[in-house]
Amino acid sequence: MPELPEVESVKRTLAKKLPKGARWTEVKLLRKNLRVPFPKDLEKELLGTEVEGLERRGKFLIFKRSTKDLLSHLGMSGTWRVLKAEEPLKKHDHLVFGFDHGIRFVYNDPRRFGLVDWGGADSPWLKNLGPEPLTKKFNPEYLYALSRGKKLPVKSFLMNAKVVVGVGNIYASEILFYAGVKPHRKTHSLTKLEVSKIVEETKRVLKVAIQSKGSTLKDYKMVNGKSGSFQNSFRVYSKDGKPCQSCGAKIRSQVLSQRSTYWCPKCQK
DNA sequence: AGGTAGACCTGGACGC
DNA sequence: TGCGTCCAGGTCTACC
Repeated sequence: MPELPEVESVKRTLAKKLPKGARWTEVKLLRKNLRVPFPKDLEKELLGTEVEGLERRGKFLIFKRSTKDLLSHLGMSGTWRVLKAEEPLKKHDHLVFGFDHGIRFVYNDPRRFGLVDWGGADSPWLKNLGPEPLTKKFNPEYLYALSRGKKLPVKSFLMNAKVVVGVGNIYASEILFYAGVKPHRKTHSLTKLEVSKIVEETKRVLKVAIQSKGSTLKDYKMVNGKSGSFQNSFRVYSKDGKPCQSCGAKIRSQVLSQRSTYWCPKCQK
């Protein structure tokens, strides 16, 4: 599911279910690993301790704790859902958390590209991440300076978490459409004005997507099967062959850096 | 050193 | 119906 807006929506939904001071009373592993092994001490560390809150960093969901934080990354197909009482587990349910007020969360992930591991400031998962796109650290001066000398396509640049976190394959195409920049453009060829536009549209598109509770594709759903609706606002993603809503030209698609990529040949230069 | 294929997985959609 | 192929919202690694 998950780019930044989806993870943010999951975080907000789960946070509503977790009252302040909720403690782990159940930690059940249904297998030993996802993309990486579950921490060996997961159950021992969590049981009886308090969740101080839920946060998000890039595409990581963070269970805040007074000692080490717990990270959850959803990979391509990970979902959290709130278990109803007596609801049986499903195929690809890999991890269950139960809390002392009776709520249970289950992590399901068919492809197992997700991960659950300890976090903290020095975590290898977090330490090389670039700025959050919705903060002032992500600004035209920052992005323009980073873009100099880089020959890779701007879409790949924008999807690199060292550059900026949270922008994945869908939102990269959408952002570049609104910015009027072709995804293939070599990053160093961008003008200051174009970089500025990309920064502005990154913030705007992600904000609108969060307001729509993210995008839902195929069967992948948000917490408890709820759907986001931003997919109804896609201008180019998955629209190849359809007329551009701005100019009527046929939306094109091509695999770029091994990811499907969509753009309007007239609106984007 | 920057940039690009390949790897990790399962399942659904599609063509024959 | 079945089988093969391709595709999928991510990101780490190994190689040139």
